Amino acid sequence: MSPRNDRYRSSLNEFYHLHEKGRGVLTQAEDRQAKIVELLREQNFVDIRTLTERFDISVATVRRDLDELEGAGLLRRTHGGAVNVNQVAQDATNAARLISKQAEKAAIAEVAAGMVADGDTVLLDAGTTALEVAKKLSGRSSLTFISNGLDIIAELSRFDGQSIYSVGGEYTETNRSFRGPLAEHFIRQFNADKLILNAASIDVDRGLICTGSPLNASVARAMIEISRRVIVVADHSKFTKSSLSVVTRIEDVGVVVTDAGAKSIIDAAPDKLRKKFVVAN
Amino acid sequence: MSPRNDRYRSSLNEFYHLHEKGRGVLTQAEDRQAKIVELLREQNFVDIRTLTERFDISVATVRRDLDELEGAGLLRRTHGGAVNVNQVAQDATNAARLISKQAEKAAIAEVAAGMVADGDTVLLDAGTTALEVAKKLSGRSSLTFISNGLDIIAELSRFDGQSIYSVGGEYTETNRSFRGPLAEHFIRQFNADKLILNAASIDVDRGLICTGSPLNASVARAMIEISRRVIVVADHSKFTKSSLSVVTRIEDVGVVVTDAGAKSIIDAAPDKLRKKFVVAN
DNA sequence: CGAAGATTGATCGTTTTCGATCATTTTCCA
DNA sequence: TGGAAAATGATCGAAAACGATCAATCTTCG
Repeated sequence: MSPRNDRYRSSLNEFYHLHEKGRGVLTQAEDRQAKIVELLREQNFVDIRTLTERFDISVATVRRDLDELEGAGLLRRTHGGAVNVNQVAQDATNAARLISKQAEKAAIAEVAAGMVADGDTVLLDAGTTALEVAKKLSGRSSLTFISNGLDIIAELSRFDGQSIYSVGGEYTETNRSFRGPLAEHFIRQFNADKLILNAASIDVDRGLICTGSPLNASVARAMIEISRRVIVVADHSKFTKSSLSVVTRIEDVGVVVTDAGAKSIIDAAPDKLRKKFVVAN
Repeated sequence: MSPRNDRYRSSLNEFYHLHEKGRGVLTQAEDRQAKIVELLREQNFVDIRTLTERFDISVATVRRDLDELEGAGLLRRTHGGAVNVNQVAQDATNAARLISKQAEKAAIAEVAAGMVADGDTVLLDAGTTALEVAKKLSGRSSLTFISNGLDIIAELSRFDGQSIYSVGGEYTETNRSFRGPLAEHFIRQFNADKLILNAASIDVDRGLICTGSPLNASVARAMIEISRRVIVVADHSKFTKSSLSVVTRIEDVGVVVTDAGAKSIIDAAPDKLRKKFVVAN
């Protein structure tokens, strides 16, 4: 019997080869889960039997996959299957990205969310880690939110009684955000207590926080300008990557929250930088 | 986590009480089934327990309802509930009437989408009918989109290679859009070829297009100002409602696309207005 | 008013799914 | 290469959902 259904090599793996060089290809599980989400987006519903046949795996594994995906907010379990969540269209690429390092991101988000005080105006940069922070915060009342991330706005929109401001601008597919000069101008009209800033990479040697493109960097700098305290969130994989554009110096931000995987790198940093880091877990 | 679930209910009841009374009330069962379908259109999945609680009926009745609706091709049963089916055409018995509003919106959207030319910049007002238009257009290339509707942006974001601009501003739950002075200022920086404008109600006697709140009206007027041609979309139910705020006069828009259900009302209108209407189907 | 028909609710035995546990296989590093 | 960790599969009792049947209630109309 043919164990796996590889009729089409999903563009997913290509994506990861290009952009996640550090950690290599998707695992079988991630690949499968991404396909499940993809399938759900097309058909709205899949039952467990279908999935076992399609991927030639046991019901136990299917259940585990679905539970995990539900935990990541990518679908909703039902008796005998799962349904698509229709808040916002998520594509499978993002699905896989969300799943990877889910636990670390949740831990980081918990710590970052703890730094937000009641009554704060919170500016959330687009990104999967910031999205986790949004999930932690979206229950709390008396907060005001601003974000340029489509998925973050969608997440926040699920709850009543909060002030939510979406940053306008040109939509970009890569991180599902709004950016460009219009976005920057828009941001500058606000005044935020806390900024949750996503880093694409962190270069401890040079003391820099970086992001994927100059346009993102420019938006990020506008965000920093209008915020009283800057909280950078980055899982450990960000410390061994590099990315194109410099956003700011590490010593100029309030704090960088990361996970235990970055411990060794942080310990090797000079005192001045080291005190900026907070390790979750 | 407690996502809101009660937001559709009120508008549904209003709709049915207001507009179905005259020509013979729906039976309790029909009423219930129609609501189930509407519910599914919005949230993709409902479980049986939820339905028993919402309508205060037994599981047996819920099952019978779902079986019947499945027979009519309006949904698909699952263990413990039902999921939405992305339908094509239905056989026109009891089913046609239930999905009529959906079908009419799709027909209206088809006509409105046909008025958009290649290369156009299209401004899409938030709303379910405009969302249908977005679905028709989102495949086409060489279009530029601007919208203040969260769901519309999400829909458009599913496709590559299009320019999409999201209007920034304060998020409002009622129609899941961004509005307020920031939104208006944002909109005025653009220049659009076509505007797809959602009407909450149309008062033919007074010749007015109306919407639910002054804030929405204000945003709508900004949209009108920057657009070369205004295409209003409204199903026939909008002609027998009334809503709070005036947006503009019918004679000042380019065209109003509606469905055959509004035929009699339109025919009774003075010539000057009548030529503004286009009936889909 | 009252009987026929339709709608709804309750019951019960059967089938399906769930979740937890444990054995087995695979993967990943040191 | 060997061993730990992770992923997967199998099993089984419990819980949930199903369908069918029958009784109770509501509608309709002669």
